[in-house]
Amino acid sequence: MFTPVRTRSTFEEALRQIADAIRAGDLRAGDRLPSERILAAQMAISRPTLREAIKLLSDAGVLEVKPAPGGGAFVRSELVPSNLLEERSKLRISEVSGVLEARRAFEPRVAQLAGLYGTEADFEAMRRTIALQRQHANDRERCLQLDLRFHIWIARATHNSTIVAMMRFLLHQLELAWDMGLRGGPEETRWAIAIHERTLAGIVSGDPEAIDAAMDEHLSFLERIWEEESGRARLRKPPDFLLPHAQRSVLRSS
Amino acid sequence: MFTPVRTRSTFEEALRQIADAIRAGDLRAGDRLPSERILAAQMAISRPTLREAIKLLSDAGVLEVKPAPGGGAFVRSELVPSNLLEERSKLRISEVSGVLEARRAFEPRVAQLAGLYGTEADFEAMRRTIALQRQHANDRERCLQLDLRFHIWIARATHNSTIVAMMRFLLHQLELAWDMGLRGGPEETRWAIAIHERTLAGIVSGDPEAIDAAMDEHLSFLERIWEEESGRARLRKPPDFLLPHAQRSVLRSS
DNA sequence: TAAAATTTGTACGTATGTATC
DNA sequence: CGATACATACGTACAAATTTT
Repeated sequence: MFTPVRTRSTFEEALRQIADAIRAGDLRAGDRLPSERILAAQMAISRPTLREAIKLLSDAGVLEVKPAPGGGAFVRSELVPSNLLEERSKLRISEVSGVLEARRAFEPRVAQLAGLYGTEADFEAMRRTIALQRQHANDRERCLQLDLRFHIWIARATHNSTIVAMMRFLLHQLELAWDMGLRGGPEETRWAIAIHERTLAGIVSGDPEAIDAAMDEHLSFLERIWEEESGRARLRKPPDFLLPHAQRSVLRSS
Repeated sequence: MFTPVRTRSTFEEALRQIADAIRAGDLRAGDRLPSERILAAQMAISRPTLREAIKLLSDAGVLEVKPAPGGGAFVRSELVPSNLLEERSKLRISEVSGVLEARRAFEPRVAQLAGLYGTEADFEAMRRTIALQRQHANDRERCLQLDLRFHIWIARATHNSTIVAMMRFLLHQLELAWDMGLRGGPEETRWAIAIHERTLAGIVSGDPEAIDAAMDEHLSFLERIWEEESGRARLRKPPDFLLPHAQRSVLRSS
């Protein structure tokens, strides 16, 4: 009933915010962070505390700091070593399939809302993400990060902050699931890129059924990988009401 | 891009865990908490720190501590004063409608999964919650708490921890929305109870379409209240793909 | 060339909260 | 329950570095 409390210190929280901004693509390589005093004010923390976060990111090669007018902290690498974020929480094997089920329940609607309310700027960000993914198709870690970024952008395209927050949580769980072995090889990576393109095309078209179909392909893909790679942890079969209409009832073959 | 970091101290986190257990109904009035040493061990904190949390809850009349063999901390009141949880985060008016939209996107599927995987124990907990709600129909604060508890149980009935966590977040946002004026009078309270009964009946029956219809009634109800009470903050009209099939396309009348 | 402006770097005292005994 | 020890965060002041003027 009660679980270990884990409090994060202030500088860890500041570090997480900066790292998240980089991983989500809000800060790109070469970008300059606000000056320490301004950033500390925005985060409502003291400058020494902020400096502790910056120092760790700097030591890890994520940031580079130059003391000079026009200087400051610059993004050097968009890859944030995972040991900096020390995820205390682990997922149990049996919970991985639950993450996929939760995506089934949530993400198709989110994508449909993205098709309804997304702007050209949102779509352009998704296109850029896919392009980067194709560019780094052989760097698996990078591709996983870009996959998260793509899905965050789907949520952002809804222009609904609650949905964005829920999606961030869901993708965070998914990241933990990846650490448990849910990951494909380069073959799967190329396939994932193609699926992203179809998903985006559906969202841009705004056709809810096309979006549903693309998301179904996306999620079926992940479910298949998880079943193959883990074997033992069997998945609850997605029920009819979580599938696109075209695939429901007797038509289901898989 | 960056937001104020807010760290919670250890005893605040412990207090939140205890308060959440009470509000969710896992600890009922009269129940006895584990002994301080055991509870501190479960939470992986020191005993004095745990005592600080207990003292605040005791001073607020939520717990009663009896120093005796066989004594301990007992739940005295299931109503936790909100000033103990000091919610720093506020919702902007424009974000309230987003919370309802997120519920539209998520909760109907969750309820359908609850119908598929829920056990008799889950249904019984929901029945008890509704009974309590009818019993305290005139105590609005109490009713709101029981409303949250009912929806948490829907999520729990899915037996999917990721979904439970997402629903907790969503309901937390909803709680903030209530503080912004989304609340009805006693008339609405009775109506809400009736809707809960229909929702539960749908879940117990396991019929996805019945569940969808009940949830739609539930959410339409909230949307109407919000439109009436706030007036200015207009709601994005729920798109067709977030409605039950029976109500889609030309058939929509509201 | 030199001074000024801007930004990081360093140090210390204090307050608060947590863990240990 | 109290007292002590320790870690973390804060505020402030000043030093150092480098570009701009």
